[in-house]
Amino acid sequence: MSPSDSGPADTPTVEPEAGRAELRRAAFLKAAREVFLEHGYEAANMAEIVRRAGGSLSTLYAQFGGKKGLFEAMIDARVSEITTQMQLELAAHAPLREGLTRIGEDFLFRQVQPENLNFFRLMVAQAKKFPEMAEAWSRRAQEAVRRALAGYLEDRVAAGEIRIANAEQAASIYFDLLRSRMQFRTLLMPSYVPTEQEVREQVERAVKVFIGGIESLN
Amino acid sequence: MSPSDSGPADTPTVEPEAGRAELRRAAFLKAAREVFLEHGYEAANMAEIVRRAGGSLSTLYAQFGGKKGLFEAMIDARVSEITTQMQLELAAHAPLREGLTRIGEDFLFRQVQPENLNFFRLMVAQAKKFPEMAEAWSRRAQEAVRRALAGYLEDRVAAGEIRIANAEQAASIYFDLLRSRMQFRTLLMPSYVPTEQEVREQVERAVKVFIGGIESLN
DNA sequence: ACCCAAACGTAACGGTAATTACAGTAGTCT
DNA sequence: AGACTACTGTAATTACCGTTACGTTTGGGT
Repeated sequence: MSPSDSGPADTPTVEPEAGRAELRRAAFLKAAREVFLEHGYEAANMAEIVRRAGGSLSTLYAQFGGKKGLFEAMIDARVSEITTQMQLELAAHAPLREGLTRIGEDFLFRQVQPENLNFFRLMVAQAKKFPEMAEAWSRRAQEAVRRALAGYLEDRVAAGEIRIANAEQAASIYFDLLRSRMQFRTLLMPSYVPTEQEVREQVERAVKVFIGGIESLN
Repeated sequence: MSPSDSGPADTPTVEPEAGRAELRRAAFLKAAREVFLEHGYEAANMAEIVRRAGGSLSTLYAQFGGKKGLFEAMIDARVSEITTQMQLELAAHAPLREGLTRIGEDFLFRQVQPENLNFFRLMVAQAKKFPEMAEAWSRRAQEAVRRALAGYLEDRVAAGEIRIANAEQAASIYFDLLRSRMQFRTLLMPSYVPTEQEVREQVERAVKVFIGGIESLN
């Protein structure tokens, strides 16, 4: 690991050839994400991506094959990091109302980040052209948070705090309550950014309705 | 009004010159809607629109000024017909559970029509480029149904069937419960079309949670 | 029947942007 | 060092598409 001796012969990483190409690739992907998120797929400009990434057009084409390949690689990278990204700060064994509030705020604040909204817009817009991609993305994103919340709810059920027959379904409903209103508005009004207070109020409403109504499903 | 005497001098309509131009215009708008919904704004092709509408490119440019103008006119037309489109078959004085179910199914079946989903996709994708448009559309669509449901809820409150402090807010929450899950999936999985049974089940869940939980807000 | 404006068809213009070709450079491995 | 590979820079190629120009046609009002 010494700076002068970075021989790749005995690197423990799986990749046989790490280093330069990887750096190029990472820079390309980063620039591609920026440009695609800003302008959308069709309006994104390959030259602009190279301008920002700093490599050369030829290398970009050599590595990704073309615009479509670059786009797919960029999405793949994003999908891979989603599981990490979407880790909910779990509320462990906190009481129900407090736990739901914490999880809800954590989730909703993330959700309304401009970067996330732009990503959502891009996926929705390209869902027809890249069906596998949109599906993979939504599935991963959904499942991660749903499982996490379901786990917490099961803990609360075990603690006798609430009666829920189907924790996954209940989790899904809670996220619906959290997300729907703001997602609708933010997707259609890109300039609108909810204030912290709005987010908290939204979470508060969702918690109340959820706790009050979820047992009706049994 | 006799067929042989259709003099425009004494026509009661506001338009001084009705007829040919209007027909052209209507045909253009219809074709434009198809093509824009199929391919999105950027990928839509003016020549393709003319091919489907049957007029000539020159006329199209004379009437709408260009791609942008055509797009805006198409959206405007759609926004105008939304109020009609979104009229909920109101449940009048039906009991709460039955009324919510009827309104919910009516709304949700409409919502998952491919045409509506494609429209939503288009609006989301272009929300940055045409902000006023996306906003006008979502506002109109939202308000129409929200007011209608709020009216019904107020009727039920008056009938003593439920206690709701803020009918508009409650209506909004009900639509969130209805829509969120399916909207998420259908927007990102264009090929997925929910079955009639899935829609009914979704409505049933929403009704249960809503009735059970909405009074918690007071 | 005549006239005018609107509609038509077609082709040309202009610009943009994806993709490829090619000649030169730099890094790495033996 | 030498060779092989990957990277760079730039320019050409190619295709597409929005937009405009222009000469012709047509339909309706007098």
